Order: sequence, then C-alpha cells, then structure tokens
Amino acid sequence: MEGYDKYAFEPFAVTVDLAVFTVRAGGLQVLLIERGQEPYIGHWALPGGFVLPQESAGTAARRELAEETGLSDVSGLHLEQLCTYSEPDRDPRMRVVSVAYTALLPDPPEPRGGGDAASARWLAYDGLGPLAFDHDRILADAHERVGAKLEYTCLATAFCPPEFTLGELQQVYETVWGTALDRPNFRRKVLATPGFVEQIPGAARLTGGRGKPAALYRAGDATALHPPLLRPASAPARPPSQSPSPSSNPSPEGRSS
Amino acid sequence: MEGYDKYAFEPFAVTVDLAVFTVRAGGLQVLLIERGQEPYIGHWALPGGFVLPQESAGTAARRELAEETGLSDVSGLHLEQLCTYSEPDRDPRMRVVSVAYTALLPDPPEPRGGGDAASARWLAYDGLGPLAFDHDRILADAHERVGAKLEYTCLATAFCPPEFTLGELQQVYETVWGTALDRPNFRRKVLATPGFVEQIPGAARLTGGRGKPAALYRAGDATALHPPLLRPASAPARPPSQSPSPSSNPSPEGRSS
DNA sequence: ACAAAAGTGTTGTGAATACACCCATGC
DNA sequence: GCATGGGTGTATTCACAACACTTTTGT
Repeated sequence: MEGYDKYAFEPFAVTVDLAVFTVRAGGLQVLLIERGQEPYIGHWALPGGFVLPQESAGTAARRELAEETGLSDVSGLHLEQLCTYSEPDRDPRMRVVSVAYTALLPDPPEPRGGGDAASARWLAYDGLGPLAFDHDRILADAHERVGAKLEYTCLATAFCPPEFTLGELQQVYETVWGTALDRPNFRRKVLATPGFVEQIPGAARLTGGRGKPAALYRAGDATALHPPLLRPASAPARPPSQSPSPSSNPSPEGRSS
Repeated sequence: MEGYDKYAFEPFAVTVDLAVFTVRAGGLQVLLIERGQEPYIGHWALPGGFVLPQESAGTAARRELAEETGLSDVSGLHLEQLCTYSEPDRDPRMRVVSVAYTALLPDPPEPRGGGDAASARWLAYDGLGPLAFDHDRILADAHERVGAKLEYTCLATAFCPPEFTLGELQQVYETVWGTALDRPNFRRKVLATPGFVEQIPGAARLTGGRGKPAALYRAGDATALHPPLLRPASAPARPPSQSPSPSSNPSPEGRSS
C-alpha cells in the first residue's frame, strides 16, 4: 500500500459469481448458465461477471442477479457474500479474483438468457455434472452455508413467497437439509420464536388439493433464531465438498470463475 | 468473462488485511501498525499488503502474518477468511479490493516492525481510537465472527499455548465475549465434548501463584462443538459495527485498506 | 368411508443453569 | 487461618424428540 503505481503489477480482474438457489417442484434448484465459448465451452457455470470500476462487489452481484433472472425488482431479495476465491490458476485466461455471493429466490420466473449468457436455466442441485472452473466448489460451499444459516437465522422465509404456510416453510428446511422433520415439533419451534412468522388473520389456503386448509403467514421482523433450530445430527443434507476443519485453514481459495 | 482484454478496465489492486487477535494480560489485543505516510498518516491500521501475481489471497495473508509478527513458523496458526471489502472509494489513491482475514495467536512475541510497517504493536481491543480506512468496520466484523465461532467450534484452543489449563481456556471465552462464565458448568461442557481437549496425564501447573495446581490439557482432534457452547443471551460481548440483518444484505462492503 | 394434510396434546429424556461444597496451594 | 483458584455434586428448569390423537377438506 506504500508505493502505488497503478500499473506496477499484472492487473487483477475482479468478478462476482452467484449461487442462486430456489425451492421448486419439491427440490432444490440452482440457476446456471451454459458457457458459449472456451474455456469450458458447453459446461454449466454459475452466473456472474465483472465488477465495474464504479461499483462495489455487492452492487455488481445485485446487478448481475437482475440481468440473469430477468426480475425487475431484486432489491428485497436476500443476497449474501459467501467467500472470495483467488487461486492464481483458477481461470486460464488471466488472473481473476472472484467474490462469490449466495442468493435465495422464492418462486422465480424462467430465466431469459439476458446479458451475455448463452442460455440460463434452473437445474436440480442433486445430480449436477461437473461445472466450469471451480464452480463445483463454490456451489458446495454455498449450499453448506445456506444449510447452516437455516439453523440460526430466519433465512428460510427468503425462499418463500410473501404469504406462505408452515408446511411450505418446513419443506424449505427439508429440501435444503435433505432430512424429514417432525411436523408438530417444527410448528411449535417456529411459532415459539417471536418475530419469525406472523399469522395473517382469517387467511387460509389449500395446499395439496386435499386436506385441511392451512393458515397463512408472513415473514416477521426477527433475524436471528434463539434458540437455534438445529438439523438432526444424523443427517447431513449433503456433505460439503471438503469437510470443514476450523483448526486448519477453512478459507476456500478455489480456482475459477 | 467473455472478451478478455487484460487492460480493458482500470486495474484493480487486490490486497489482504489481517485482524490478528491474541489474549494477553487479561484482555483482548489486536496487532496494529502505525501508518507512516498519507493517507491516514499517524493513524493505526490493520497489517496487510498486496496479493502478489503468483499467490492466492490466503497465501498472501500467511506471508504478511509472518512478516508482521516476526514469527518463523505460522503454518500451524488459525487463519480464516472473513470477508471482502470492495467499496469503490475505500482507498482514496486507487481502486483497492481487500480480502480480510482473521488470525488467532497464542502468546505472541512483541512484533518487530518488519516489512514496511512504520511500527507494529499489540493494542488493547477496547478503547481503540478510529483506525485508518474502513478498518474499524473490518475489525468489528472480525471480532463478531470470532465470538460467534467460539460458540460452535473448538476455535478457542487456537488462542492457547500447546499446554493449557481449563481456567485459561475459560478466560479466552470470557475475554472475547466480555462475559463471566460459570466455572463448573464450563468445565463439564468442555470435558463432555469428545475431542475438544485431552488431558496430559500427571501434568499440573500453578496459575495465579496461589491456589490448587491445575491439570494441563492439549487441544484435541475435534473441530466442531456438538452441542454448541452458547454465550449468555443477555451479554453480547460487544455489538458489531452494525447489527446483522440476514433478510437484507449483511455483506460488508466497507471502504478502505 | 377413506385419504391427506393441518393442527393439538402428552410424556420422557437430556442439557443448561445456579448454586453449594470440597481440595490444594501460597502467604 | 485465610485467600485464591481448581475441581465435584446436585437440584430445578427448560427444550426437544417421539408419538398419539383430533380436525377439516377432497374424492
């Protein structure tokens, strides 16, 4: 930081990569684009792009999210910085440092292939083939982070539309964690946390065509879960790409964008 | 990521900033350097520096840590990526994107002003004046992160020398959280977690000059704490710079290095 | 009538708290 | 003896898991 000849070093490109999740059709889905040129032509990759000279990485991420999803208003969506990936060889073309973000969407539209993406699609998280660059790693880290955050924050409501039933909220947990939860206990836990959800008086909706109509809820003010809603010890939704080891260095330094 | 003229954009500098904590003299201390030139001349700042063309941010952080602390072997130390700060105006000289890391040191030596730092010192975390750039924010984020990680990981042993007493381990928690803990309960909790610590048979040490000699322990294999060791609800060690709000964007996009 | 989904109640187990108490050492 | 810090025991409270049961709808 002392001498500061702007061109003293080989330039670094700074990009953002987005791991965008949604819960749809009973499964966890991820927004991916198909690469139209080398390297990794034909492979699926996370959406993303350059951070422009006058914007922060967070602003860039929100801009890219709007472009890729075609949503007009992404201001209310949950967007969270995940990690920065900076291995020197992660992109064969040049030195690219990428700040990864995770976003959660309720009920998203089919993406138009806006921006420069060849084609963008929602794909099931399970059974994805290898992605371009180090995006497998980023996506696994993102999934692990989201799963962990469900435990001690009210994040799950970000996956839900403005009005939702407790059954739908429970499905978010079950889908992300890959575990079945006990309905009565889940219900009590959620309702016992002040500000997690608030009931919409009088409203009800049929969910599966059959069964008793369920009461509708809105997301509340609360942000943290005290006490946490821990996932069952015996069922890791899906083990992370590499088991975290906080005593050594858990910082991902992946290798691509 | 499509066209890739390396010089198409104003170049970004990529740096690392280090929030290095230690517990000493009954208090939480931070490694800081005094700036020798503008901007922020005379202010204290976090140590850090440029990421070199052939190294990852993590490698750069470890290199800087060794330079600033004068420690010959930093390979075993806990180093963890915190967040990336990328506001366009965070450094008035040029566009600097900084990846922040947190490190925990047991029993550190006085820093020699190695590297290019004017002078490096350990300062008490409490009562720090304003730091250079956005380092106040980074440091507050780091403190909050460390406090949270103590709850559900075995991280606390990283603050301790190879052999330590349970009283010393408890002091780590109390110092970082700023709360008093019940000794018998703390003890049971730690010993009930397999792999958190392992006793060194026969060894004992006097701690305060007086009192019963305490048994000595080593850090164990375990990495996570199940169940977590939650800090008392009523005592946030020190509130973060801005209260986290997971439903909006909690990603720090500070403004300096 | 039956299936399906929402919602309520109950009970046992384990964890966390808040103490009281004993042990070993220096002064 | 007394202060100081290490270590043990125990009772109360609370959260949680498991599971039985009732309610309301569609077919």
